[in-house]
Amino acid sequence: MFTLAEENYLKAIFHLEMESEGEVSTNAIAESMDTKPSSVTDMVQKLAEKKLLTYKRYKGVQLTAEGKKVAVNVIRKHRLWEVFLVEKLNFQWDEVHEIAEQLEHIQSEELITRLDKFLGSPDFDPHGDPIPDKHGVLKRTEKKLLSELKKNQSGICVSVKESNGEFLQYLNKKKIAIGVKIYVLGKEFFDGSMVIRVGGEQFFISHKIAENLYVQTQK
Amino acid sequence: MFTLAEENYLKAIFHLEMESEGEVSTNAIAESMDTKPSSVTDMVQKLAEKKLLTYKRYKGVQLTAEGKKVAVNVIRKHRLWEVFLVEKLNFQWDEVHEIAEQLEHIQSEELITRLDKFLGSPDFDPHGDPIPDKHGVLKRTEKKLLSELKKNQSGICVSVKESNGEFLQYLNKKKIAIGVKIYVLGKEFFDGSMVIRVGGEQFFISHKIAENLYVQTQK
DNA sequence: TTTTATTTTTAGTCCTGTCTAAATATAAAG
DNA sequence: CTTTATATTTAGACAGGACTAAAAATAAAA
Repeated sequence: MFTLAEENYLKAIFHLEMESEGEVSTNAIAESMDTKPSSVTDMVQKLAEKKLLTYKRYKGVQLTAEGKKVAVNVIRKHRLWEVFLVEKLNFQWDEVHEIAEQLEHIQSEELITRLDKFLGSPDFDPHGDPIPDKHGVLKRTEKKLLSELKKNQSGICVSVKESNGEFLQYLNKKKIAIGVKIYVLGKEFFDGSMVIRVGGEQFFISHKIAENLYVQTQK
Repeated sequence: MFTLAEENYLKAIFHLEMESEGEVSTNAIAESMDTKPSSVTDMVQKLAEKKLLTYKRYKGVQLTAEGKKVAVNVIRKHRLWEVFLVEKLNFQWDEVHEIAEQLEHIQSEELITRLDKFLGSPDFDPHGDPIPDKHGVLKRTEKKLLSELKKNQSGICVSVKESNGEFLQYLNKKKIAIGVKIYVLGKEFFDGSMVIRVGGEQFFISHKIAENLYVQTQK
């Protein structure tokens, strides 16, 4: 269908479009793909020929609906494979990216349909990023502080606000890591402290902790 | 490490070396890979440069130890992925080859180590072909008629001797298919009939049936 | 609004892997 | 032991993707 290089360009451009609205510049693409601007121009012209994006000289590019479809599908595959690697093969969440970069280019609709089912149709990958469904629909998500969640809401840990050794050690001890799902079981009004569940364990955390942890939630 | 094309050539040459002893001819490679002899000559010269095979003009090629190692590793990956596709994703054994052709080129030692473990270190793929271990050691196997097995031996169904509709229907009814493991639980001397186990079921089969079914066994 | 700096594009080259057409070896047949 | 057929190799070309160096636009500064 599409070559490996084409898929990688479309994916990179898609990510850049997410980060900032409007056209994506040649230089931005080159930097994000660790390649030269002249190579980008070449490829971008080919992709424009194929109607996967619109291109105006010196103005940058924008994906067409078709181009987006291809990009999102690659991202879907990438994230599903990451779930497989972590959930089934017990990789750490930070070890899987390179392998998923390869697996995302395997061509077979049926394979992905079955893999998705095998994994229980997950909504998020191990980094907390949402997995598009087979029609390319990306669940809209929002990054908030854990402290902003209400009782009975949940989110996936995606990053920390201020990082310091002791805090990271605390997280480690409590088995809180990127990609881990956190359920808010209860919340006290007067001090903002929470009771949360992480994996099988449930425990108490202070407002100070909850205020230093970013989670991704469905909108 | 090696390119996709290089891996495919080494794999094809390895299979040809298995089929017939001695050097492998340019034309044989071209035919098996559905490419032109001139392309084969080009690639073969590059592989000789890299010491993956020995090449004498007009005489054909032979893999070196290093070349064999690479080829066997690709075959190991191919067969492990086939097991995954059939056992975990519920593909039929005859639907998996194309997908495994792609998956076999994914580069990651660790991935294969873990995949192997996840699958329970299988000895055979769904077609009944043996899976090399991580050191490249291929279990020596032998293809025999089921009727040649003794009590308490087992084999993997790999093909039928004479095919006819009724026989295939019988096999279907009894859930005997390519890749299925058959255990011989008992054997009668006077008529050669057997009691076998296939999956959870155990039942009786006549000598006529046992004589028409090829199984792969460890040597 | 010139001048300068930055971004982007073009032109030409290279490498991989393939092909066709032509040349050369080897094998088979007379 | 020539002639003919077949197998193999070389030479030259091409497509995909990338690069360098130089030219052309655009943006920023004076």
